[in-house]
Amino acid sequence: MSRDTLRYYDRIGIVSPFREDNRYRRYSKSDLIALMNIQIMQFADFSLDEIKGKFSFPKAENIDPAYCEEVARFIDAKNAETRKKIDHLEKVSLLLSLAAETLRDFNNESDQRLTEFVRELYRDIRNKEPTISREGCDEHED
Amino acid sequence: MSRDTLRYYDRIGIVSPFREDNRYRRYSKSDLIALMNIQIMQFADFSLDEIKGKFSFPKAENIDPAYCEEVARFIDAKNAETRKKIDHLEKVSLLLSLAAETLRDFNNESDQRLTEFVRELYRDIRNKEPTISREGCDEHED
DNA sequence: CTTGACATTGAAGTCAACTCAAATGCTATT
DNA sequence: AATAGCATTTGAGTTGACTTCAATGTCAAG
Repeated sequence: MSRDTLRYYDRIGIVSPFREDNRYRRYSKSDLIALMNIQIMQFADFSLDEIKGKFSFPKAENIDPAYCEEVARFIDAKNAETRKKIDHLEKVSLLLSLAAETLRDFNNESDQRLTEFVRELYRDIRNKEPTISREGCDEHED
Repeated sequence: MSRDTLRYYDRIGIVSPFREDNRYRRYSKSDLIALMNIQIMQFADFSLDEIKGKFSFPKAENIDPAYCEEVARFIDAKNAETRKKIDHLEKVSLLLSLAAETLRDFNNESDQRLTEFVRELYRDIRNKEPTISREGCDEHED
């Protein structure tokens, strides 16, 4: 973590260390723990806003069950989102494999599979068939 | 795709349609195909720069084997990157599951597992143990 | 012929999470 | 005391992929 990042975090109120008489920042142990938590949360794709909103770690001993449950739900939601991203990337990976295969050794079978898969993707991307509507589209073939 | 997006693509030279006498844009069939390809590529996490650089689709019939192999390699690289992202997200998902479990039903076992996993993550994040160095860190507990 | 809904342009704004610059202050070493 | 190397601040710049704005042009309908 760079100096500038720490200053930035201070500015946006995410980790605001103690100030000495000369206004220098002094990071306490709990500040450091907070910063480590932030790194973990960023690893888990939480935004700084989410981190700031849901996890202002004043004391780690905050074991209010209701709050714990709330945070747990939040984490569940993030996890569901993460699973979705994984599904997405699995599809991407399959698409890329198919594309590479088709490029390397072109035959109708792989081309067919690729085409079918892409068609399916379109249904994912927008809930509508990828048919090209002819309306308003003139015949300027290059 | 919004009008503005199309204008943007035109400006950055990604899809530049034919202009009528009144300077209105007119998209040909091949323009539409290019736009569909762009959507697929974006789905697959290619940036517009990558799309522009590697895939300027003037004709789909460009079957130069050397170029195909080059593109295939590019796709392979993207796929490797994608697999890495999936691995990352799998770790994230595990972390989140562990965290939610620990929050819901706190016991030493789940806490231990979470702690161990986080410790491991730190080794991933930076190649260095997450031990808090004491130097320059005063004892401002809160 | 006017109105409304489109089109054109260049330029500026948005978002997140930094990152950098410039002007100035503090501290330790020589 | 001078110097190096940190610290401080406000404010602006970066990135990518748009999005919005303002001023103006074009076109079809009533």
